[in-house]
Amino acid sequence: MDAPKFNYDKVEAVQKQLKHLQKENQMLKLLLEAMSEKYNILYRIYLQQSNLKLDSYYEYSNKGLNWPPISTVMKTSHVFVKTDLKDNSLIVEDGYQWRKYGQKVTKNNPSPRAYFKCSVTPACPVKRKVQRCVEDKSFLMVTYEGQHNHDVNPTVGQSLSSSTTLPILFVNPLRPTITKNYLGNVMKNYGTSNNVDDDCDDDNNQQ
DNA sequence: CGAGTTTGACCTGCGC
DNA sequence: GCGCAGGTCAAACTCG
Repeated sequence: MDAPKFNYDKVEAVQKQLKHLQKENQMLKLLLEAMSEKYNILYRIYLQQSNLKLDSYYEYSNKGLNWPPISTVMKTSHVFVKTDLKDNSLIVEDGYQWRKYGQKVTKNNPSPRAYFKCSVTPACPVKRKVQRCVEDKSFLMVTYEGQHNHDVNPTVGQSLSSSTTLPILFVNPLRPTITKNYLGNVMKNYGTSNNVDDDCDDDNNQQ
């Protein structure tokens, strides 16, 4: 019976094509999302810088620090930091001094989540959570909560300029989940090599 | 000895 | 009300 087989092959071909288009659509969606988020970040920084006193801005510039400080951009923000996969520590240098007050293994991620409080001043309400990204363990997902009521710790801030943990990626706080493709595309845009692309290739090979 | 880390216990919010 | 998961506390420990 050739006719049923022909139909089956045709359906299979269409299904493959559909799957391929879906993948392509997903990739474009992620690219658009990454570009949109980068635009939002730059626009936010531009607005902040426009409203700031120049002397304060120059103070940070002279120290070789990014302006505004990472943790003050959003009240609750998610940041992905590229780290060495062999480095099991959950330490992220961001210009502030942090005191670890807890660690917990969460349900959906085998890597432990570390809890930190800002210790530059006792009254600073800022907390952060650091956990390895479940989809790409070479990234640390850092969640900042609150706003600092003090400047960056000068001694730590200076060492930050030579830190190797950058680049840092801001992520929409309303949608903190991240995919391999997203990371791969963003890192390409940042001109940084990483093993995410290999994972993306694996995904593509399944087509 | 002080500051920071570790880790088990405890608290709290939420879904069933 | 109960159980689970996330978040916090605090005593013990480590390190400079």
